[in-house]
Amino acid sequence: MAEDYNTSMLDLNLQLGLGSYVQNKVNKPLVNSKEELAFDLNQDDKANELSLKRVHEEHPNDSNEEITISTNDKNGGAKKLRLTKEQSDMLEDAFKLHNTINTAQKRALAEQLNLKHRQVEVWFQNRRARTKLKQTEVNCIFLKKCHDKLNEENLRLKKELEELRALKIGPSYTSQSSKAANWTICSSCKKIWKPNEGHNNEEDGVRKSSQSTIELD
DNA sequence: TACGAACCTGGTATTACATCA
DNA sequence: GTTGATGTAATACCAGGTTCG
Repeated sequence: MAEDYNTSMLDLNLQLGLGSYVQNKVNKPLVNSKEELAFDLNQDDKANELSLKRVHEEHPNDSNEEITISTNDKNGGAKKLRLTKEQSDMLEDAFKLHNTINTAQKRALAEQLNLKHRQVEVWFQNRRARTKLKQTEVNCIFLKKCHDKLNEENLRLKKELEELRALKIGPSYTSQSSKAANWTICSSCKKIWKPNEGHNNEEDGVRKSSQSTIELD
């Protein structure tokens, strides 16, 4: 795979000290996030030392609650640290301006916050995911309210329909088709009305009957 | 247990390069 | 030899899901 190829080339660079090779023919950096990960994993012990040192040097007064640094996990994976409040705040500010970040902004922000650009990138990805999740929850609540309201309305209309049917049952009642034919939808006001009871538009001075009209809108 | 940082996977877009008609 | 179309590899980025401290 390309990943293996790139990783092996990086190893080659490290062995030969050919830092300049870490560029491909089109002057694009060859080191991508996965290569960076491979690099970190290879230097795991040293990375732990450096991270601990970095945090303590940068935030000597920070409390332990604010910064947590894990030790090596069993797979030798990267540590997970809590970002400081300052770092989080600045990332939040940047996110408020734009919820995506380009390479230059990412690197600038990373440098400013003393983080790796990959950390900034991941933070923005996670932040977008959290925003979307929140929005989904909000939408869910809204849709549930709509559902409840429509359910309520549906029950009301069903009840009203039953009442209308009860009124309709009598000597003149013959069949379903004749029943349907007795009701008309007014094209102007979109109400269902009984022709034999008469119907007036609101503009006409409207005689409304909640029993004999059904609003469609 | 919830939260969040880091990671993994699969997808898409872009770019450079190679090949072929 | 030049040119345009096409395929391929590499890279970057993202969303969605998962792991783990």
